[in-house]
Amino acid sequence: MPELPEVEVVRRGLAARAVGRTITGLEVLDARSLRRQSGGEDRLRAVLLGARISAVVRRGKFLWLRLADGPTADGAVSDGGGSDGAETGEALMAHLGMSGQLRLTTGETPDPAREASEGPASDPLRHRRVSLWLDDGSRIDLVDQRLFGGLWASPLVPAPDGLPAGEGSPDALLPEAAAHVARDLLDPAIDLPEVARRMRTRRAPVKALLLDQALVSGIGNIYADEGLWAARVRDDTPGAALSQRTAHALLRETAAVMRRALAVGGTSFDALYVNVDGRSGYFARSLAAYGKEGEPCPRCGTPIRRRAFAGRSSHFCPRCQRAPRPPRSRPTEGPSR
DNA sequence: CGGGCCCTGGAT
DNA sequence: ATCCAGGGCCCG
Repeated sequence: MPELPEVEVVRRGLAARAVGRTITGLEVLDARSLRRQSGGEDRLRAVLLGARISAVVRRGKFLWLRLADGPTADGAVSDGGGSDGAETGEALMAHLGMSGQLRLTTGETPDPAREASEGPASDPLRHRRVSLWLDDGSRIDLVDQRLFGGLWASPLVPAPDGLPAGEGSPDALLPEAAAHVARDLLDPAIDLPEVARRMRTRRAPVKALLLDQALVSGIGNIYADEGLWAARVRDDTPGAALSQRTAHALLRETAAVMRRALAVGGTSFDALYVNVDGRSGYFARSLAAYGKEGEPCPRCGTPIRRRAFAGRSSHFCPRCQRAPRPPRSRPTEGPSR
């Protein structure tokens, strides 16, 4: 669920309060959340225990904790030649899937009084799957109703282009597990004209291209619909039918929507997306198309339409989002006119 | 590149 | 009982 703005809200929360802390414990309540961890819980424990969180980094919807050797009781240095605090070379990957949350808690467990009065369904941690215990007694909890998210360790590798790998660290290092993920729309190192050109080499519908994390990352169903609405592009327009100017504008508009969403804490439809303190974002009230079937388009008043698209739903204004025009000729030459 | 699948739970 | 949900990956 959470798309780039929501994951960035979580990243900022963790960066502010977990960096510098040492991981002292790992609690696995549901092993399915470690599905992507080879070697399972034991391997993850070996990577995490005693490690200090040195940075929280994000690329698209993928989040990772950089890990350094923590303080050792006997003062020994575990890494050959490195000083105390050297990077371990492994990152802790986190993906929230559709329903994942990372919460920072002070160690309190469910409130019995609330449970008695409102029932267990009111417990925000009832889908807690994994907890990392930190040296100040607090916890990072992975809460994930649908179990599409998860945690796993992945070795850091150099970013091929030598540029900062993601938001939250200046280093050109990213986890192997995120190496296939393209830069996202809020990444200062992204080359938008180049992404636009690549979109125009593809025949797939433009919405599928926006959702292709290997082309441009961080966009999910909500921001794809909102970006297409803002740029007045119909979801089924083939990439190759876009002018360079329109493709570029679409990317810029989608980035602008995400920036506005980030500024108000992201989009929450329900309790399934919240920040590390359990608070909702406010962007849902600013959506123009997503989830607005039958409601008037904020631009022209025409009812927003919804239809199935690649197994999901797509929302658009049938009037001001132009239907794709049949390709006039080879879309090979540069920008029209 | 579309389709099925991984899951749970709320709404209808 | 059935449908639906904001993601990603593997399959053919």
